[in-house]
Amino acid sequence: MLSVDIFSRVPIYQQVIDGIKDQIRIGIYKQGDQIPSIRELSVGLNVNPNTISKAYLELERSGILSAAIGKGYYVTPDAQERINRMTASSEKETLQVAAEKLANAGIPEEEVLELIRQVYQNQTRGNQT
Amino acid sequence: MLSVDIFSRVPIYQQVIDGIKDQIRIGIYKQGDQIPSIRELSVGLNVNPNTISKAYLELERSGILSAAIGKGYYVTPDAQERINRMTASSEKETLQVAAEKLANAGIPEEEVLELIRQVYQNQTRGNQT
Amino acid sequence: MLSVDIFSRVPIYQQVIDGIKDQIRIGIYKQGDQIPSIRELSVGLNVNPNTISKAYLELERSGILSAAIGKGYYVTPDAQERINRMTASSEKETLQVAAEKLANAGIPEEEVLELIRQVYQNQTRGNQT
Amino acid sequence: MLSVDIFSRVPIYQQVIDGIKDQIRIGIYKQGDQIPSIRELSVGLNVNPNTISKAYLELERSGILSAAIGKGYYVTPDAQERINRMTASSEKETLQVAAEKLANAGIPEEEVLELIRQVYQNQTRGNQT
DNA sequence: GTGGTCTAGACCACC
DNA sequence: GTGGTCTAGACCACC
Repeated sequence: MLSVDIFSRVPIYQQVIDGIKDQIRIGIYKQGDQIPSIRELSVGLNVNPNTISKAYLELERSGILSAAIGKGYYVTPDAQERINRMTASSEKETLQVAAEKLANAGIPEEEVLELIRQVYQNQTRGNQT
Repeated sequence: MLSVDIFSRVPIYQQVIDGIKDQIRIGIYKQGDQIPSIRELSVGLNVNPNTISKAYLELERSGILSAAIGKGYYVTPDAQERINRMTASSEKETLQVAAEKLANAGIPEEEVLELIRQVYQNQTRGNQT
Repeated sequence: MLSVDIFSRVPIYQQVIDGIKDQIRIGIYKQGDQIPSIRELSVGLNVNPNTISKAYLELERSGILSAAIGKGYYVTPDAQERINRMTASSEKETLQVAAEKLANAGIPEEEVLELIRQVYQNQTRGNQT
Repeated sequence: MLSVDIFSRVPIYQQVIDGIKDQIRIGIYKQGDQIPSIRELSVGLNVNPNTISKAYLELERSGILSAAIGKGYYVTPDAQERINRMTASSEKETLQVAAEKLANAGIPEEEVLELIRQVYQNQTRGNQT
């Protein structure tokens, strides 16, 4: 389910971070669930264990995973909420900066609003499927 | 006016590219104008000349600057138009991706539309100044 | 009463050691008392029996428990005294090191002394309850 | 000046973190200073570059260092203040916990206070030298 | 030169 | 089995 593109410019450990977050967001892993061990995912994705470890450590620092040494990594109780909160704040920032640049480039407000509406329409369809 | 942050994750040569583009967009440099020499900017920004050169070459490849060998770099006639076109297409992409993630994180459409409207309102005020 | 946190950085066997010591200190187990069997505690805490065994062996080595083979573990006559002696010497060391670092960080002596006084005040209240 | 004990139970990267913090606290490195490069310190301490890198990344996350990619690591403007603040809060916690355990073990308040006073006396002498 | 990423693999404590 | 630390060394973009 989780996959990795070794030719991408986004680092593998970041792809793993994003992938795990996505799987928690979608509900594949729920709070309290144990996720695949470092070694398991390492062989599954054909990626060095150190790289997986780096991703898991970062997710632990973000409060999304907890490590039980000798037992494995577990999804924290508030993982889903944290992910949504973190995503919202960082993507709002990105969206605003992009909108400013579009405004500066002379793109009319209505065109940008329409772009947003289309995204949300497609999103709704996607969720209905 | 142009400045550089050595601690930023965006490479210095990219910061220079963005800075020059901004100055052309704002009208500080107009078509046909000569921009600061590599040496000048290198000293002014305390940046390695090779780094400035890399930025200027990239801007030349984009058709925003043209090099007069031995005389310096000049703003092309269609620089402003090119900049706006390039910005529009890349920032639309960025904006859409951000909007999708916000939709996934449960942010309602109206909240995102409102964000856009605020950006455009501030933008208008800013331009009036 | 005794509990264990699998996400703590302090190893589970150490948490068990500390927990048993605390229960003896408080008087829940007195000299000569039999403590829960390895199997019992293992089930109660949802911890691997080997881990409990490791803790009990360590407590036996410290002279706090004695094993009656086939019959279980018992609190030694001088358990309480040993615990207090061991705690005193190791915590004095910890306290001194912490005080040195606080001095280095510029925390005034009086502030640290006050901290100690507060701890002892709360302690007294706690014991009266 | 900075040194590392490979037989210590405290991880090498943690020793490096503590060592750099100490050097900043003492004033060997001041705000804005560049610290030794990863490779430099790696050969100097005979430690793998990855281990040094781990320490520097952690110090960056704590706001004590900033990385300028391609240039090196620099001490942040508020490094000293952060170090003192972080030390104070964590060591106060340690000190309180130790004091509680000493109180529980029956060590009289006056004995603990005296311990603190001695630490501060030695500290003063040390600073006078 | 600098830091960032990644591999391959060892060894450890812990469960 | 699990995660944590560390080595040795490669390759990359960037300065």
